[in-house]
Amino acid sequence: MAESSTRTVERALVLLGAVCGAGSLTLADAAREADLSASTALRLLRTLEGTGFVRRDTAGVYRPGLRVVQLGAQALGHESLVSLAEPALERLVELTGESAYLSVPSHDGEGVYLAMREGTHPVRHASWVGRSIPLAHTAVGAVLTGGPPDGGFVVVRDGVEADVTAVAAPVSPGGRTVAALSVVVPSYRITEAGAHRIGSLVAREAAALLAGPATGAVPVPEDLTGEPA
Amino acid sequence: MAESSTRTVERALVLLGAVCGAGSLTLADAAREADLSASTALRLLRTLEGTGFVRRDTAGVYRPGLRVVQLGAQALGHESLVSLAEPALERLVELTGESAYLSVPSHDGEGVYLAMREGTHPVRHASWVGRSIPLAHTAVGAVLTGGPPDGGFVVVRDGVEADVTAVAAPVSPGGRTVAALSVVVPSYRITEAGAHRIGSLVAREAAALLAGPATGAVPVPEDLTGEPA
DNA sequence: CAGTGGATTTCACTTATTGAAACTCTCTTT
DNA sequence: AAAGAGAGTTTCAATAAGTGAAATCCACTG
Repeated sequence: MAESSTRTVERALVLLGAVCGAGSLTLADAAREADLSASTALRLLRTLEGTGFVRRDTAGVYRPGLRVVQLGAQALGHESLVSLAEPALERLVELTGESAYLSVPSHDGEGVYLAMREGTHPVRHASWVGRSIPLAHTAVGAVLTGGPPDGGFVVVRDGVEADVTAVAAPVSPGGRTVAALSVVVPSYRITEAGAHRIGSLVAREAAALLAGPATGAVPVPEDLTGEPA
Repeated sequence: MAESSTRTVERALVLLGAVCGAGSLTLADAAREADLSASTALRLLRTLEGTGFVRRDTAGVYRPGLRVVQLGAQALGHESLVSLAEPALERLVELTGESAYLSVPSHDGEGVYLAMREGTHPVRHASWVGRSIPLAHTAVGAVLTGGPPDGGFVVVRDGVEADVTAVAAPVSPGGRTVAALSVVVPSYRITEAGAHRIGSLVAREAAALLAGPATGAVPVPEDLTGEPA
């Protein structure tokens, strides 16, 4: 019984994810998405509805419920890493004018933007907190999955997203990488030298992130991987 | 079978709510909170863990997972905030006769009106959804950028727009301000006392926005700012 | 070192979940 | 206008799946 899992719950969570991912889904679409029979999907969605995790609008379409928003906001509030990273993101934007992100590995071989700060250029990269990003062929993925990069940062030009160059550095307190700090720039605007300049900035901020601005008295969140070491 | 509900799923969701509400819980605490046997709680938490809804830190303590943050952010972004706010805006207009707005922070020091409801007075403030508003020297800006205001709301008379008084309150589930609810009144029509009256109304609606009916099974976490006055 | 409390596993019991099928509605097509 | 297609909903018998008490292990603590 190594893999204890509750099928019912898993299915319900898949449905919840489908509804939240799509923004709105009909019963039939949700059932298809989760690969369930209509009756099962209906029952599970009703349970989710009864607990406020989804709601039905006037047309009967399923939408994310306020409970999701509520829990998400609470979870964000408890994320100490986010608040620690905010000043760093702000500095990066100030120094580069480009959008800056904090991301962490998610559970399914992807990453998630946990915090962001938009750049100041009229043409800038734009994304959102909560967005999933692949780890393959991305700068963020390289620093999250690989070892410490040479020079302290990774540059990926036109990786998964066309026309943008991403510069990422690992946040690795005690040698374990728990997050990535990155700056994303429209490729036409950046030279190799410029990428290097930004790289050093990102690497410096990433290194300082959990070293603590004060005298190391700052509580270190060592819990982001979920993988006991 | 009018009330079709899935006990397993309900229990799992209660556990999820408990973990998110507390920020971190041990297995035993979670089981107690959800009134479950340890073995059942363990099984359900494992399922939640496997899907990224909770995670265990190095000490083995359960914490909200990234999936929660992700879905919450998606839900927020997907204009569900707007539909959640619509009834509140309507009530505000009904009670005050003045125009009411929902706004969120946009980028570089601005905000955007996400939803609005025009007042009923012949002379009223008029704006439009999608309009950008500065965050400096505005009531909306004060609640979006500053901490929780004393009394739960902010009044700004003749700020950026001449001749109008704005009353705003933060929507802050879990202590994180994600939006502002505001009422804008022609200044000639409002007294200090009137502004206070409207202020309490706005603050109450803002606080209730994401506190919502929820499950009823989960106690309201103590870190929700802006308690209903 | 005995004792307490948490985490984990096992297992027999049976409860609660399942999905095909039937039925109703509402559009769309012919 | 009748026939058809597809969504939402309900029913119900089969049984797969969840349950929790008890046993085990482990880390502390008095």
